[in-house]
This record gives sequence, C-alpha cells and structure tokens, in this order.
Amino acid sequence: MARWEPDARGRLAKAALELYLERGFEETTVLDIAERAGVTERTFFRHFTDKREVLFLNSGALQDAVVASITEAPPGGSPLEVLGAALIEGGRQLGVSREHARLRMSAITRHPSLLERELLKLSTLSGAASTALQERGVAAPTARLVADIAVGAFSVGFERWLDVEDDAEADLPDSIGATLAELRELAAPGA
Amino acid sequence: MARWEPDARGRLAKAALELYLERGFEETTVLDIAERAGVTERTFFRHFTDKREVLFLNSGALQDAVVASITEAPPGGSPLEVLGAALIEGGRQLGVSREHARLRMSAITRHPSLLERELLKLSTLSGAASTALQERGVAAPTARLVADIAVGAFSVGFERWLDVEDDAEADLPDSIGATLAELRELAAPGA
DNA sequence: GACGGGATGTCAGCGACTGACATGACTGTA
DNA sequence: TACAGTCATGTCAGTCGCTGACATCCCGTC
Repeated sequence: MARWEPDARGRLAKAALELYLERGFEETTVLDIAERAGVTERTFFRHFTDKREVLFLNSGALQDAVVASITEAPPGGSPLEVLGAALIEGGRQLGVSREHARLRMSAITRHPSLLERELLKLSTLSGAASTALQERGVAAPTARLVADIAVGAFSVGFERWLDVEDDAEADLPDSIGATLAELRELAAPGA
Repeated sequence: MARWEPDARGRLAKAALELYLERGFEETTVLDIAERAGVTERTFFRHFTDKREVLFLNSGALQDAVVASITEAPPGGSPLEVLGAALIEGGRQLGVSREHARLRMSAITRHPSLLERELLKLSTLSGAASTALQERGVAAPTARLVADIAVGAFSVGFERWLDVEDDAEADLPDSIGATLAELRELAAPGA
C-alpha cells in the first residue's frame, strides 16, 4: 500500500489547511500545497478533485454513519426522532478534535468558495438522510423537509460545540441533541 | 444608461441559461455565452463575478424584501412567526414565472457547481434574516437556528411550488406557508 | 464642436484543472 | 536472482476561468 513517502493524501490535506490559514485560500497556489507536501501539482489533483475538496477528506464518514444509523433504527418513532438520533450518533462517531475542527472552520468561513463546498456537503448529507428515511416508509416530501431541517440543526449544534469555552463541558452529541430539542420548542405552536 | 445594444447584462443571463440547458454547464464556455449575447468575454466578467453567478441575477431582491419585512414587522410574535411571515411576503414579491424558475432550477440541479452557489445564496439569506431578527432583540443563537430552519422550509416550499401540476393551484406564498405549517407539525413534541 | 465619463474592446498573463505518456517503486513468481 | 506486472507518481502540453492595464467608442453637456 505505502510506497515512496507514505500518506501523500494526508500530507496534502495538512499542508493545505496550514497554508489556507497562513496566507488565505486565494493566495495559496495548488503548487504551493504540493511543494510543501513534497509531491507534484499533478499528484494533488489525483487525490482531490479540486482545490476546495482538500478540506473535506472525511465528510463521507459522517454520512455513512448517519445513513447506517437510520437504516438500523428500530421501527416506530417519528421521522424527526429517528433522524435526530442518527445525527447524534453520527456526531459521536465523528471523533474529530475541537482544535482541528476550529482551525478547519476558521479557514472555511474565511472564504465563500470554501463555505459553498461545506454547504454542498451538508446538502448531500441531507439528501442521503432523506433517501434513508424514505426507505423506512416516510413520504418523500416529508422526508425531504425533515432531513433539511434536522441537518440544519446538526450544523448549528456543531458550531455551538465549537463555541463552548470550557473544554470539559463540550460534548458534540450533547450539543446536537440540545439544538434539536430547542428546534422542537421554537417550532411548537405556542412559541 | 443604455448605450450600444441595451441590457447586455440581461442578454448575457438569457444566453447563459439557454446554453447551460442546451449543452450543460461544463460544456459551455464563457466565450460561447458572450458571443451569443453579442459582447466580449471580458464584458461578461464586468457584469458577473464568475460563470455561476450569471444564474443568480435577482437573488438580492428576495433578501432585501425579507429583511425589510422583518424590520417593519409589528412588535410581538415569536421569531419563527415573524420570519415565516417575512419569507411568505418575500415569495409574494419575487414575481418569477414558474416556467422560468423551473428551467433555472433544472440547470442548477444538473451541476453541483451551480447547486453550491444556490446553497450559498440561501445561506446568505439565512444570515441576513438572522441579523434582522437579532436587531429585534432575539438572542443570537436562537436567531441563527430559527433563520436556518425557516429558510430551509422556504427552500422546500419553493421546490414544492415548482412540482405542482395544475398551474391554477400553484401559489408560491401558499406553498411556503404550508411548508412552514408542516414544519411546526413535524417538530411538535407529540409527532 | 470640444470635453468628460461610463461601458466596451483588446491584449497579455496567471492559475486551476485535465489527458497522454513516461518512470519509478514495490510485489509476486519462476 | 531475475523478470513481469501494477500502481502511485512525474512530466508535458494544452484549455479555460478570470484579472489588470490600456485603448476606444458612444453619449450627454457646455
């Protein structure tokens, strides 16, 4: 598996994040990234489809976890409950450090181009969740709406997790769960 | 204001949509668009920042309408109620034909690159709505969550409006309102 | 009819991205 | 030990998105 210097992909992702934070996204050339990682520009594009994708290495893992969680959920439960639990479980399995997540998010929010890609990933996650819900018998229009809303809450919960001051109190699944609960309150007829 | 052939911007937007539908986004060159519109490639980039933006000419108008509606809303009412009414009003003022909206959406969903831009516009709208809510005294975290959720419902409502078969029954504000109502049901504690 | 300003044209150039082909490194096998 | 096959990487040439600098043209104004 490993030849030459191993893990070119990982080195490229690391070099890219560093450079995006040091100089900014626009000011960083793919050639810069490749050179810092010790490979050629061409090699970069063999590992990542474009200059943005390099910050989204593990976005597929979250989606897989969420879909699996929906599929394996016991029958019964409202769509929002099922998906909510799946998103909390996905957050649990993510296993990313707040430090790294903060740096990554910092780079992403600094440039619209990267934000676009982040939004696309969330949209893809929403689409996959919607499909998984439909396979459980949820009607398509309902599934799409629930997925959209719940993934939105997931995203907000993730950001709130990054904002917590005290490291000891920061728990991603808790934060997602709390945000989903708040969603229910805000949407409640009385609110 | 108008010299040479008037409305180069509008001609460019029209030519771009046509070509994206005829050949696809990737297969269309900015030079192609410019030639069909009777201008130079350079002129294209004076009117639009990039090849995607050309499909999002009036996205600012919706945002302005929504923000204005939030700002002018009478005091009282939950954040979700205020924003929901503002989004319905925004939909009312949009004034786009379903035919044109369908073609545009068809082009957008055909290519992830365009979908990214659509998502960014919605995110920007959400951010603006959140800010407007905060100026009404809504706490920042709540405002962000409500804005995210409500704009998501708006987007789903818009798509549903496009899907309605009978032209006579298709009303955008109604569709947005119905989707918001469904959101409340789905999120209600009992559901 | 000279003047000024805004929209357009022209041109040169950088950087993102791709296809085609060559080369290197490591594995399995005789 | 030699040889062949495979897969990641390197090399090279080319297209296209996008930008800055400068020239030009059309129009209203004085």
